Amino acid sequence: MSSTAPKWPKRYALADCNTFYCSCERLFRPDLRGKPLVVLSNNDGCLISLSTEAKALGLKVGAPMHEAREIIRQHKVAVFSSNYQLYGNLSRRVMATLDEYTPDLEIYSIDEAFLDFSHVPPGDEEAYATQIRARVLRDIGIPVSVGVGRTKVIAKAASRAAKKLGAPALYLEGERLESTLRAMDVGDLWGVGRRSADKLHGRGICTAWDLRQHDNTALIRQLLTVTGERVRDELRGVDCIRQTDLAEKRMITSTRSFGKRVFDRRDLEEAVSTFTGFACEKLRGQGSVAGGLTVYLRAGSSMEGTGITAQVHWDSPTDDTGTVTREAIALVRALYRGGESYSKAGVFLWDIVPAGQAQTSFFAPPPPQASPLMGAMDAINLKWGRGTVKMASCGTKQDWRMLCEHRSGKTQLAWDDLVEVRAERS
DNA sequence: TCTGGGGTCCTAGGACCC
DNA sequence: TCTGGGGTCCTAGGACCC
Repeated sequence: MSSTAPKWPKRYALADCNTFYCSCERLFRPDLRGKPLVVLSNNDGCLISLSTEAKALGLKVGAPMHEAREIIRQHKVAVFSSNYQLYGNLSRRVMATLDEYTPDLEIYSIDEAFLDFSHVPPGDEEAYATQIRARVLRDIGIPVSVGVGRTKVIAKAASRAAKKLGAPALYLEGERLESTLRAMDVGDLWGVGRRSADKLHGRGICTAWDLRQHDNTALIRQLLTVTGERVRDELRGVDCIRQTDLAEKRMITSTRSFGKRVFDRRDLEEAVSTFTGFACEKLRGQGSVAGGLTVYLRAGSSMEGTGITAQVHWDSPTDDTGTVTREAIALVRALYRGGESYSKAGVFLWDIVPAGQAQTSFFAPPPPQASPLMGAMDAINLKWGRGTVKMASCGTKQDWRMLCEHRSGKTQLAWDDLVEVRAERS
């Protein structure tokens, strides 16, 4: 954008993919258009994405699979295990398209992004947003809803309202903003969760509009901390949620539930080694090193059990999988109690800094980092798939691995696996 | 019997210091 | 017999998000 661009008011658009994971699966199964389908969490534990038709049957996001099973069977709902490689691939394509429509794209999650709309002439917001939706739908096949407003909180509310209305796009300001907020429960606002909504309801602040009009700042702070105050101010058109810098994670985690109970220490070591490999790969991917490691084990069942952790901090941060894995295994051995059963494990990397500016200890010898070996490992795994090359301590049997009974077929694992077909009408 | 995984931000309270 | 006030840093836990 040139600096001579007209000074129009700041506006944001939120582009939000509709039931994203379901839409991704449906791309490869056009026969499921208009039919109910659900995507399951890792380990096939609960429902994380539901098509509109599935919601209409009374199924709920987050519901455990064993409670949903009967409805699913009765109505022949199509069921998929989650396939993050596919979703990530399609997400990148959607984001690349959105990027063409704004000088500043802020990717917020796998299926949502904020677009700076300041370059759109006032009055053209909905037309422009509608155009974006049509383009993404045509080129990629994923439906998105676009909400526009003076702040991010309003843009979020607008996209939610657009979905509800079945509209491709919605710009909220003036009277339309007021009537929409009056009809919206305060708990449906971005940043107001269930706990906070309960507190607000107790004080008679029931709708989004009630919160917007509430002048007792001290009370808002007391109930919701500064987070709630910011939501209220955003509703008033004050732009106060700064761009979250998602470029570098300050903490990297990798945790999984097991497919079945684990008793054996060696199995735990394998699992934790595997998660350590994933986490270090992410760490190197963002060009960082970590100074601390926490190992987490869940003893007992996934719901009633208790989590136990142990951590270690080292003087010179590292990104070397071998080094971190040795530490992780030592922590597993410290935590392990024979006779106990475990349902889940994980690793957290923290004290993360960019590799270049890591403060190394004067006394400690520099740890191996960014070695050619790690580079080669990452390159191979990127090309041939995660886990092609890994530490021996990760094991080969991996009995503890999670369930994925409904994974879509191998040919649909990655977009790039697809055969390109051109058809011409004669 | 069965309930995901990966993040961020904020606050209260303890430890410690002068 | 008597026992301040203020600051910083760290950590655990709560709440929220997708």
